[in-house]
Amino acid sequence: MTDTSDQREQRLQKLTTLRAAGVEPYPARFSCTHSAAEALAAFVASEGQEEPPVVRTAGRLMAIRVMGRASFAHIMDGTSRIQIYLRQDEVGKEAYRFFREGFDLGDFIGVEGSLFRTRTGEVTILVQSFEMLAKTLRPLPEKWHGLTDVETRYRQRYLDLLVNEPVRRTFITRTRMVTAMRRFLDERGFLEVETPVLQPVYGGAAARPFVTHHNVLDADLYLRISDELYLKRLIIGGLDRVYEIGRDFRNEGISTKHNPEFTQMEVYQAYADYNDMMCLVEELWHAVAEQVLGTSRLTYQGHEVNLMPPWRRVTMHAAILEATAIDIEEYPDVNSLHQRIKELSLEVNAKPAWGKQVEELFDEYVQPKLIQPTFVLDYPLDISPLAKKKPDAPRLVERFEFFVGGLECGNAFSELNDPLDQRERFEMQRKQLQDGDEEAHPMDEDWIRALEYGMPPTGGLGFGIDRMAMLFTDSSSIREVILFPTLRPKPGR
RNA sequence: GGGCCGCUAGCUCAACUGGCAGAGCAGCUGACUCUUAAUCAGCAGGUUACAGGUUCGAUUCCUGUGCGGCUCACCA
Repeated sequence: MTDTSDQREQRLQKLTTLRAAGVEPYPARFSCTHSAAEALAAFVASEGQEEPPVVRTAGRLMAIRVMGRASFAHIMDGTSRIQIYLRQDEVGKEAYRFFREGFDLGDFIGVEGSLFRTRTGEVTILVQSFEMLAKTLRPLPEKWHGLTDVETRYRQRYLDLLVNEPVRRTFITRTRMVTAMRRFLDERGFLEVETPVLQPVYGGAAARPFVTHHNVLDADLYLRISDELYLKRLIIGGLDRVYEIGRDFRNEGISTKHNPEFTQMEVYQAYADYNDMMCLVEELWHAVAEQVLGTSRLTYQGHEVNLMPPWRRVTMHAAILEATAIDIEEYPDVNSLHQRIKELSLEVNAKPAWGKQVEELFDEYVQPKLIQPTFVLDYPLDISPLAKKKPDAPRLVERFEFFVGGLECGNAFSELNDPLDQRERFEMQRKQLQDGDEEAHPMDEDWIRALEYGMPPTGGLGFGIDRMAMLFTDSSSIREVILFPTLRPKPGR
């Protein structure tokens, strides 16, 4: 009848034929009594009884096997896959023809029928009646190999989710992680809040921002690079325990570990310091792992990682000493440190400031080795403009980052609450900005004013949900845990 | 931004040293009332990412462009 080779054309033609015959291919509703999973469970529960359960359920046709006047097919909904069995002598000649000629793989079907077990043991619906719920115009990816083309998987994630089961599991795991985190924090009296994404001054991290413009206000606004300064305003306002899970935006390079928009969890707790934040991190990660994975051990890229507290704690000073034999305290300025690096012919990029150079040494020689969960403590002051000084070490601040599976996962400090010190730090950053550091923290007078009203001693913490999801799902690329990762827009359709 | 690799039918992949662009699944026609990667017989399906160049002849070699992957740089 139809001799066109294009599958979309063929399906469009079927659609027209159906409409001409009075069949609406996109009806408004179909009421189900059971999901696929519920139907399967209902049958198991009823086994041994006389009457098999009758169910109305619906799903997408994922496989069809026609054998003359009887057909098997599998339908899939969000809960499971279930087999259906259509017989001409059960549904009638006309209806059976409609099934064979009107339906294609991928179409949605609603069925009603009784459950039984086939000879091979599969619980199946013997269909008494059925109807089309939605016609598909494009063929689905292939049933054995699924969809492997990475670009198509990201650009058309719906196809990836549809045919690649592990992908579905990954994103379900991610959502469960976030749910478990909320529960953990809520139970401890933390209040979930929402702060602005559009900010007149960006801050709270070192990164270049996205800029946008509000037409009516005729004002440039920045997409936030972190939530920090607004959450700390809430601490000033007397909300002693707050957290936010939200999207941050950084106008930087894209890699397997960086997406321009990513999700961060930030937590602030009054009357706490960075030691308390370490306990919070290890307890939270452990609880989430137990809840979501059912264990505190996970495998990441071939490494076994144990999240059971307590985690290892090491100062940045000790970690670098161990890895490079450099005692950074003996080289307290950038020139002598450069000199020492040269003497040892270490392969690290030269950085303009002491703190950045220390960090570079750390990134190069220490971080990749941090497979088991590790807190690295006491960072250089000049790269930490929002953290409180260490009382006994004026070049350092009470700050830690933590690492799992070699990934940098999060950052925390005893928050700087001295408004005069904060102003000095911003002035330092201003100099770095003038020296061409595009990621230096901008001066924020409104933040200093808030601090002058008084902020209690506070511990603050931020960590990347995406990186955590990578670890929990053993994904090597951040794009595997972001439903729609940022890609270059493709010209045309 | 640099380097390396990839782009062939709707999907997954072949095509030797430059010599007729092919298979499986999906599709179409037919057979088949317990199949499950159903089976059997037949048919159709291509701007080889795009634009140039070399050549009698280019999927193949060269140049450029686009998109993607990995990686380096960058990124607390």
